[in-house]
Amino acid sequence: MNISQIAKMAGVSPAAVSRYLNHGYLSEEKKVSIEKVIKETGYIPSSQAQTLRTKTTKLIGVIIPKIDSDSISQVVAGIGEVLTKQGYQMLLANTENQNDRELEFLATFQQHMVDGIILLGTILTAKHKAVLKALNIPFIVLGQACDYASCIYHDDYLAALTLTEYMIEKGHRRIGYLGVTEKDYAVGQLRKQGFLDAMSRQNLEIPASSMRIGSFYMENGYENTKRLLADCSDLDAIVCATDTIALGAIKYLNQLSIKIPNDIAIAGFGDSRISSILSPSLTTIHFYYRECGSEGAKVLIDKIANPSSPNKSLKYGFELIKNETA
Amino acid sequence: MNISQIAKMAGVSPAAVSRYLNHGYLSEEKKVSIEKVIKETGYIPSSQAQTLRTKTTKLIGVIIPKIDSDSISQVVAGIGEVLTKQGYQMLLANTENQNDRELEFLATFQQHMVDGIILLGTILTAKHKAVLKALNIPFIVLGQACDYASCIYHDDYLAALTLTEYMIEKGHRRIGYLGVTEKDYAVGQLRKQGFLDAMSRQNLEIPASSMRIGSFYMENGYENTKRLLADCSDLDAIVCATDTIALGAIKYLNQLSIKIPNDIAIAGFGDSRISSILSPSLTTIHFYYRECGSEGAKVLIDKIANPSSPNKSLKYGFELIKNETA
DNA sequence: TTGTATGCGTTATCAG
DNA sequence: CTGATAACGCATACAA
Repeated sequence: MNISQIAKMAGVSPAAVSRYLNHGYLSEEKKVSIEKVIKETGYIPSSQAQTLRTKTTKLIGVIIPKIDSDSISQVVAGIGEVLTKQGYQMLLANTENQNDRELEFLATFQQHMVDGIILLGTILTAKHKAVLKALNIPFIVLGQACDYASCIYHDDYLAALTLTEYMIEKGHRRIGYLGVTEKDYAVGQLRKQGFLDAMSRQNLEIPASSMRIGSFYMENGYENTKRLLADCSDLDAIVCATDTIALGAIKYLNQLSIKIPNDIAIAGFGDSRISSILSPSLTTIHFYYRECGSEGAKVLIDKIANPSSPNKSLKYGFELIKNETA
Repeated sequence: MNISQIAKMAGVSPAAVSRYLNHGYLSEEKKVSIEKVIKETGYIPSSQAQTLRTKTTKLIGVIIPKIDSDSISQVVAGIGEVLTKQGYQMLLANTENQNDRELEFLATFQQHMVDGIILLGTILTAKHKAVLKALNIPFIVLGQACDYASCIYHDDYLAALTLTEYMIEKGHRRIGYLGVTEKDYAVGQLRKQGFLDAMSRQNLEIPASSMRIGSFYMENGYENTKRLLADCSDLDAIVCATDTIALGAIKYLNQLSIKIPNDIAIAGFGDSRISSILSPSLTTIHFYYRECGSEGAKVLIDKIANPSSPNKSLKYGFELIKNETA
């Protein structure tokens, strides 16, 4: 079913139907007859053909490193909410933490002529920058500061600083750290730096063996806690770069019947839904993930409507959730 | 950049470039020169124009009720994995539990000419059936049995029966139930029926006030546990239709310092990642969510390749996870 | 093996 | 206000 057939059935020209669908520059009489035919046939215009003419797809490409993650799925939910409301559809690409796949997905996004792109929790390399700029499609970065695009992110540094200071305030002195790769600037570097700075402000020592770097998975929290304690058996607290890692740590400590927080205190980042249900409940940092997603979608849509508008850089605050593990 | 420009730059006809991109019915010499130009320009063919000719988009529409859910995001991960591998892209539509939105999304899927559709965790109404059949696009249902399409689902009934029998075996007798709407056949009806049948086999009473129906959210588990205990203060166990609901129940019991499982035992469904970390760890049912997603994607792709192939109905088993809350 | 011409379904231009 | 027509970028039938 195409526009000409509808036109024929309604006794008008294809152009008239197109006008009905778009501007509506049409006599009432024809409007009625076209409307009737469209209702009867259930006709839906082909977006491909529309794109061919208008160069707009109402498609937004979203790249994420992992979908089954508490924080990321919240961001995606926020994005989706706004996109749907604004008549856009989301093309979701999950790299499963394989950073190099992003460039492939960027190519398919270009092929599908997405109107805009959202990069989420990405490690931004020089290659990314080159490819993205060449793409000539509006894009926005979420969860990471970026100087060549609009971005929305969290105050990872201050959050880590605040959380660590809180731990110290609680009386902990020999605090270990479980982080992630420094290639991830926000989660890998800034959180670690916040931790380090809080410690050194209080002149607390940080032996190299009390810090470990690993993946975003729970297994990492488990395994690296094991190693951490093998090397530094006298730790009285561990700060984990994400809640998921903290869960792994807790799992290991539980298995060894090490009491939390009395023997060892634990803290994470992200305020995942379970943090408050755990017992003891997890001390953590609340970030505004859903808001980050919805605001990001809005900023991108603005950018699409007005491509020459200046880049924005929005930093969300956080909230220290003082629960029971620390 | 389009195919004609590439052709001109390579000193060949547009058709030659098209052939290079597709069949490759081409002399080596031209192949080389075209390849060179494409590499230099970074040319990527427009999928819209291709679709206009070929009627295929390599797009799969996926409808889900909620993305920030442990089980659903796992299914989506499974779907995405296979889709990517097979050169498809995922168009994700999140209804946020507003069932009526599905029909809207179905329309936009049609507009975008998706090659196939995956319906996940959906309440299938007569209207759905009518719309889906009229769509004339291959589709598959996940998480729910369906007699007019291929579907992949879990043995919800036997899982509930087994879980409840296990609870009884553990010595519990006055068991309450927190369920979800019966419109959801798999989660609402089958799990409840499994519970009821296990109880009646042992001639255990189920006063109406010991059962509650609510939403899929944790708040439901919290609030309905409160009401349940107000009405039936002598319960010694509660079976919850999902882990998320169980978490809400646990949260409430913890606040009242009611000991789990000694005072009241708890069980859920889904084996979400945290179930093993909770202490006491959550007794639950493991379903094969990720497999359901990846297998579903495969079945759909087969159906697209061979539309006249018969419908399949695949039921996955489950595993009883005997943890500490029951 | 190659190129020309046509049509996919739509929208925009332009003449009426 | 309306309709004919060209153009969007590509793949394919057909002719060469």
